[in-house]
Amino acid sequence: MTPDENPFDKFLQSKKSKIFKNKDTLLHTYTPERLPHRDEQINTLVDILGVALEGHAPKNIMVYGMTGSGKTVTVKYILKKLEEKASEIGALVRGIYVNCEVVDTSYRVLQTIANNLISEWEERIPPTGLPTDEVYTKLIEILEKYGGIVVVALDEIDRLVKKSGDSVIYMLTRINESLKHSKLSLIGIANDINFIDLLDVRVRSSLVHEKVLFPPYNARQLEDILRDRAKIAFYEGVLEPSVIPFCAAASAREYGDARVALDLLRTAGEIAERNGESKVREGHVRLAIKRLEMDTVIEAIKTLPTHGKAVLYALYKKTLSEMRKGKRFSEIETTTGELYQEYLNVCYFLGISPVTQRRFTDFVSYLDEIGLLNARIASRGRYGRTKIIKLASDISYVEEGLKSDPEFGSLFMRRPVQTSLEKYFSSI
DNA sequence: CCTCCACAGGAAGAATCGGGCG
DNA sequence: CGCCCGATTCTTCCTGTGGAGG
Ligand SMILES: Nc1ncnc2c1ncn2[C@@H]1O[C@H](COP(=O)(O)OP(=O)(O)O)[C@@H](O)[C@H]1O
Repeated sequence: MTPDENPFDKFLQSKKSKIFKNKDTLLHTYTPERLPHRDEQINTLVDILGVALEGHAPKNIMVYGMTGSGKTVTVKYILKKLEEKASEIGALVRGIYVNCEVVDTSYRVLQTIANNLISEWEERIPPTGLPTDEVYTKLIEILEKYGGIVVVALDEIDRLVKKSGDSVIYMLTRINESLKHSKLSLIGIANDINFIDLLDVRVRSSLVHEKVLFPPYNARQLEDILRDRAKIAFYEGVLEPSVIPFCAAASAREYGDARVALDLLRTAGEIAERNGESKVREGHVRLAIKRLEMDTVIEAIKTLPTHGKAVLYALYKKTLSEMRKGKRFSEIETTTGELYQEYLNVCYFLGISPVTQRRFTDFVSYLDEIGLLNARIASRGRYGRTKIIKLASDISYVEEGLKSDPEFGSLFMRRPVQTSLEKYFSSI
């Protein structure tokens, strides 16, 4: 080996992908330079926010759209471009993005906004310890010292309101009345259009001066988004021509969610890579769809309360025993009464006390809502009215999800076989 | 036609949880 | 840290209901 040849080069070379040029550009954290099919929303936002460059406070905006409709990227993009243009022309404008899923209390929202405007570490507001209205007073001071226009985007604002009420929003919509030298404007981002109904009327009228809607993407639009991204994420020619249209169609069929489309493309690439193939094909996308389906089922099961899991386990057990009898999965159904009996058994085995049948039906409805099972009401005349219940997803996904649960995993373990040595010890 | 099965799902209140405050 | 109160969860009791069988 020559002295300038580092043996680790070989290691890195062998790790280097033949498929991905830059995989990170497929993650949700990446903000692309172009946002296809969001020109209309961008223009509207520019029209509303433009006055900030002239030193006026823009109107408050509500942004609506389903998940993956590009709300977050678009708003982040707009804030970045606004700040860029402001510093170019010497205007004092700041854009602050707050993700309310992480920053989910009144205190932390005010704190986050304030700390974004503070450069000195010592002056920063501590993550806890002060009364909320003191943080509010401090924020006013800090804003006055800044003396410009501050645009605050509150992402997942519906979550914040559900968890902590609308008091922060009320405070923030009225903060301009206490400000002389600077102004604050809000951009609220929500998934749920009905979210405004939760708000106090006073908050509603001041928050929703302008509305911007983000409709879900259709298959063609998703294709354009994916094509743009594939150019920087993959090496040229590794994607077979049908891959992108297939990913786009699959995600458009559900909710037109761009995040799902990108996840699908990335996962398909990963699968191809893991199989040591040099091209991504439609078959890889098919596997990726299954993979993501399984992930969502397992994730959904993880967040279920104990009795929710118990109900699901009861349904799993019933389904499995019917399958052992040779019935086809798609034909296996049960009823509320039957499933409740099985649920009682499951609770007995787990040593937990069961809930009443009334409550049980609520769990069934909830599992139906989140798509883990299908339930429909059927009248069977003489034999009463009941819900017909069946598993919604592949039984092996449900099994995986329950197996990985600390409470339910043990139910899958085979009773350990006593070894002859153990027999020997237990006999003496 | 009526009946009555086997529940659905609303209402109200009890029990329990959790998070905010001193 | 404990305590308290409001929110959530769960129970109890209830009325309503589509249709096979009489
Ligand atoms: N028009 C678009 N162009 C490029 N990428 C997009 C576009 N719309 C959405 N995306 C991508 O889709 C993903 C989800 O978008 P996001 O803005 O987080 O959706 P939302 O906030 O509406 O749930 C992000 O990774 C984003 O980069």
